[in-house]
Amino acid sequence: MNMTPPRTRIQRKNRKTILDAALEVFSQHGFRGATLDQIATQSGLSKPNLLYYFPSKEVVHITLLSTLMETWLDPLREMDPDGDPVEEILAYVRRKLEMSRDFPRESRLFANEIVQGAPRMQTALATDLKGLVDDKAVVLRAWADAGKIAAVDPHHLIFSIWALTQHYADFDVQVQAVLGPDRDPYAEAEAFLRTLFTKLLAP
Amino acid sequence: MNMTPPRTRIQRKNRKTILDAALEVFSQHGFRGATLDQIATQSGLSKPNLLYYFPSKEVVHITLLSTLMETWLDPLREMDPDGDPVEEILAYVRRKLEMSRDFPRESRLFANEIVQGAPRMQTALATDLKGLVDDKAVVLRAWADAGKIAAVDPHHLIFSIWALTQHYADFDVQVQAVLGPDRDPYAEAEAFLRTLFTKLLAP
DNA sequence: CCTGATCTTGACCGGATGGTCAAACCGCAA
DNA sequence: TTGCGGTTTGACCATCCGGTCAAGATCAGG
Repeated sequence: MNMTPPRTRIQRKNRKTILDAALEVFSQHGFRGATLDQIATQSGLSKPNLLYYFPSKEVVHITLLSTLMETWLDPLREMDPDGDPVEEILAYVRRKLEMSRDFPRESRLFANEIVQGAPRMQTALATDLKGLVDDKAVVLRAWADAGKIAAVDPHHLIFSIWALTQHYADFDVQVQAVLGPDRDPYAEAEAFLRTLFTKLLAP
Repeated sequence: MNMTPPRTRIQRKNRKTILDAALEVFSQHGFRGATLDQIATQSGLSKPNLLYYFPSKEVVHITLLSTLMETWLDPLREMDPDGDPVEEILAYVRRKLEMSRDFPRESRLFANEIVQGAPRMQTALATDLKGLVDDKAVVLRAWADAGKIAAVDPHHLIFSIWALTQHYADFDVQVQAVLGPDRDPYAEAEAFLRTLFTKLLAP
């Protein structure tokens, strides 16, 4: 059966169901820690049925990663070279933090993969990701050279945005454990990060 | 056999060998992804011999986590309430970054565990970690109230230090992929982070 | 209603994996 | 040499897990 693109209504629905269940399970246990039975149970399908829609566990995982990679990079793509520099960067930070808040599973899926050496993403990192980041680094450097923002290394600026925003999704249990139950991590993080990047970027 | 504390010279040596091999394997593959055979091979011992020194895979893992937790928190403990505030915080950032550079396996071991919900560390996080952080948060708040550093949320300040420094160890492949082979991530990070925190903390 | 294609599943398979055990091995003191 | 802790291991076991398969259920078009 050729699965690209899906033909029938039923195929579209079931593939979507499976990918959602797989996201839940993979993001919680990592590739190796997740089992087909868990994904099958989570999706409400039988294991053989799951393997009717995807040829193997690995293909499910890879499908998830490549599908979500696009979404994941969108906030950075939206950073407009013609906009106001500080505003654009702060907006990027805000969008990225919202993604951590609204899509923590996606964040953890990538975190799991990358912490373990990204065995199934190497090429995507070195091509798509590096390409986009290098592009935006040029923009950031131009802004710095024009005195619109402070002169900071563009790549490390981007790393700092990733690190600070994804931390709240990836290390959620730790954040919760340290802050206790009566606080709102994301609301506080938004204020904190706005302050941090405002101060960092002021020329 | 009672293993606490280890009796003979041979026991101390072998337990150490095993824990080092386990750190290598667990940090690379996570708990579920690591196998006893891998750890046995890595340590140069046979699998049954390994299980002569530790009763189960999980005990090896837990032993690693609790042993390393101490080391991991040391840099924060060293932050001196009586020192110069900005200097103390910058020194903490530097120590933490050095730990990422010199002990990336330890960093990834924790990252793996926490991303997956810290199933074997919950209590340690809520007691040891929260306790220490809350202590230091009091110190930071006092510094802020005294006008020695800018008024930022102490907990999120600590989170930001963790996020920014551990990022270079935990997401090493990504950093390498984006920066390319001809740069020195840690040297650059040290300069970038000094700038960042200097600006953030200036009263 | 009939028929062929699509979808679903219980039963099963082979290999991996955590863990056990009895036997062997080793260094050393009497 | 013998005896005795402490140490090491080959062989083995039960379970888990990714994946297969053949047969049955369901659905859409005529």
